[in-house]
Amino acid sequence: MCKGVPGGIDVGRRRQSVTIKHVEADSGVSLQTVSRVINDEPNVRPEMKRRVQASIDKLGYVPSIAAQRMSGSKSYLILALNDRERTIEAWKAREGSDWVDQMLLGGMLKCAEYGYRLIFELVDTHADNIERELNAAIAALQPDGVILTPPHSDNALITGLLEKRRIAFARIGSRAEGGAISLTMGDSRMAGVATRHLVAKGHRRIGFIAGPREYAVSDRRKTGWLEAMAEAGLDTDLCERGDFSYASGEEAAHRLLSQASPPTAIIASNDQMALATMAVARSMELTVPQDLSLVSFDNSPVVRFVQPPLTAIDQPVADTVGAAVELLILSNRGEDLPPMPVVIEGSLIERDSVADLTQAGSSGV
Amino acid sequence: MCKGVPGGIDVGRRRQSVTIKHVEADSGVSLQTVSRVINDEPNVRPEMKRRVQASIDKLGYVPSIAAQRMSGSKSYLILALNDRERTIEAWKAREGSDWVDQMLLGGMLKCAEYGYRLIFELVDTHADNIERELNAAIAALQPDGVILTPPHSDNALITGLLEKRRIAFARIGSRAEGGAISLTMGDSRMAGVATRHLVAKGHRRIGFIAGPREYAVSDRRKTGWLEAMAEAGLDTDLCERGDFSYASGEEAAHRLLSQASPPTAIIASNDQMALATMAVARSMELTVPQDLSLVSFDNSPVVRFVQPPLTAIDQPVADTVGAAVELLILSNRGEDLPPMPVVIEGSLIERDSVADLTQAGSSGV
DNA sequence: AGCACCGTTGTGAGCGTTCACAACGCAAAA
DNA sequence: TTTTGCGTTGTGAACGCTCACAACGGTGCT
Repeated sequence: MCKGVPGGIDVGRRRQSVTIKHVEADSGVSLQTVSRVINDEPNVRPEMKRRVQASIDKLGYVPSIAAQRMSGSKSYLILALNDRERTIEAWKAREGSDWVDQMLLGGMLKCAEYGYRLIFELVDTHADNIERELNAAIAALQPDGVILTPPHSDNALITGLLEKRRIAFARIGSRAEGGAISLTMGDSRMAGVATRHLVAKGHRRIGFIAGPREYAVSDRRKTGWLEAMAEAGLDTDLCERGDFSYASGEEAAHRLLSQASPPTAIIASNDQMALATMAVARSMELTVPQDLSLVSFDNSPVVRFVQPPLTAIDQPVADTVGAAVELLILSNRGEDLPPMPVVIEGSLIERDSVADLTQAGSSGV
Repeated sequence: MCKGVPGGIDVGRRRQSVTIKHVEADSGVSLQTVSRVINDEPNVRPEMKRRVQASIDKLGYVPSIAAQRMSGSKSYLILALNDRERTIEAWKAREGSDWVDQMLLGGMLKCAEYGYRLIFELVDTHADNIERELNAAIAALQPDGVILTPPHSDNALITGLLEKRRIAFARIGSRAEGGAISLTMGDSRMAGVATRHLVAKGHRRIGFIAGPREYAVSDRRKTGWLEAMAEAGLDTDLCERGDFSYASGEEAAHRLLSQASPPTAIIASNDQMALATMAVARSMELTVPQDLSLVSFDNSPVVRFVQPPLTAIDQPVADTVGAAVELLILSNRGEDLPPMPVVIEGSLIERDSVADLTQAGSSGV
């Protein structure tokens, strides 16, 4: 009758307290049927289902992921792969960007909706380590899907490995447009939105601080600016390139602002470079926004608390990662996916760093 | 000879690509010996060890956590348990606190050193959900250790459940001082350091904005201020309580600053309330630090970027979580632990929000 | 020489779950 | 009535690994 169901308290070896066998014994149906109920499979009589479910609830049974994974089912794990060097650097610098938070929470919450779990994982930048570390993570965890963030999104070694293992992956902010799951945040369009916003406020000399070439988003943002400027018939000579760091932002801002005919507004490709630009402006006795308007990309928490609060393009990191999770789960189920890339668009958050030149004369405070 | 080692490519069911059996076949030793090498167990001849290791490296073998966990070994997983409501709220507010980052990275990096993995997990605040969710997480993941953050650190339901299951846990910022693994950040002492810093700069009327009673740290910080003030023979009438939110900081600051004999300096129990205090001061035409000095707790990224940058007590969240991880692993190995609570002390980061009253007269810019 | 002992290696079982497949029962079709 | 078929349930094996225990060989003791 009682088919080897553990009797007393678990001693020594720490084992699962209540297993599928307990449920089997309690509900009086076979192991397999219990499994069917757990996995919500078809062809189970409603009454059986009810009975099993009652036992599960009563005993507080939760299936062991380890055992599930062992017998070839899903692992219900999704890996968020990040570049170790870059992540640790950003973390140590504590410059107020919160994309780790956004990724983690945005991904976790969406995972939770589907009964999945997100695991945040760091992988090295160097080619030989990538293969070893990625293999280790995959073998150890056996995830059902992997989310790739820049610069890993465009790493052929990684995507190759994943393809060989037939693990679904989603790339965020990747260069490649077609093929597998791919998401972007509409960078080019949003750069256009920022530019047109400034044009509408009467700005004509609009400078741009681009990001480093390694990131696909850098060029996309620049393109958006270029196109919007051309559309408005304006000069695109005021462009400098930084590397997303504060220091590089200072240099770029300095070059831009010491021109003979300096910009009245600058769009920076991220918050740090915008903050740096603001500091340079201050050191040159220029007031933001009266003497220089500023729009930045990312909209990390810091930009709300500086004086003046910066107008910024919000990057919907959480939504994007959430969407990636959803696509991965869909793809695992074999359902069809929307055309790629999926774009989750940001929005322009207006604050106080842009002056309205069309209302000239009312300059003072 | 080739004992059932999978021959071709894995078809259909996605199985582990290279298993312990491949290593067994390749190295010519028994399965069990390979296992011994993997787990670094004693009583293996160096030559065997070398041979097995060579095969492992050659084949790129990595043990499957799932299988390891199945057969009763460690899971090499540590759970970081956070309050769902509070975490999501902080995340959505985007007020620039980076403790999620700090916890995650600090914990992950320390875990990586020991071959462990950190999993960030959210658990509800409500009693009935706690039990269900915690049980689910434990049954699914079977972690080797759990890190409890406030307010979960003092939740008897959680600690009880964990004890019953014999899972090691570490509490951070808990009220309870003895017993199991417990860590604090020396809040009381650091509040004293902040207070004495202000006293040394010539301040006599020093206000304090406390945190909510639900958090053990609130009272500890207040105690530190109280003691340091008493030590300096100063009045402790300037104390208000907030709840760590910006809004509550505004109210508290308002009450403090509209006194007949207002403070020349205020210590806020977190950054948000300090930021709020700064805004209130500005609205009352008080300049920081000339008219009001400010010291805050936490030292989150934002406080570096406001004008003036705030002097703050840095909370070593990453180090503390790292230490918790280490203690958990030690405890799992059955090694002895240091006396509890372990305290990881913060430090006073001096920036520009404190005026030196001893150099009176040189007030202007 | 005989014995106990320890370091080293191998063997069989079992962990909790799902897979493939077999077996059952009942309704519709021949 | 017999056949075909499908919905439903159960059975045995397998997943990758570690546990307890057995077996082997050598050393040191009596």
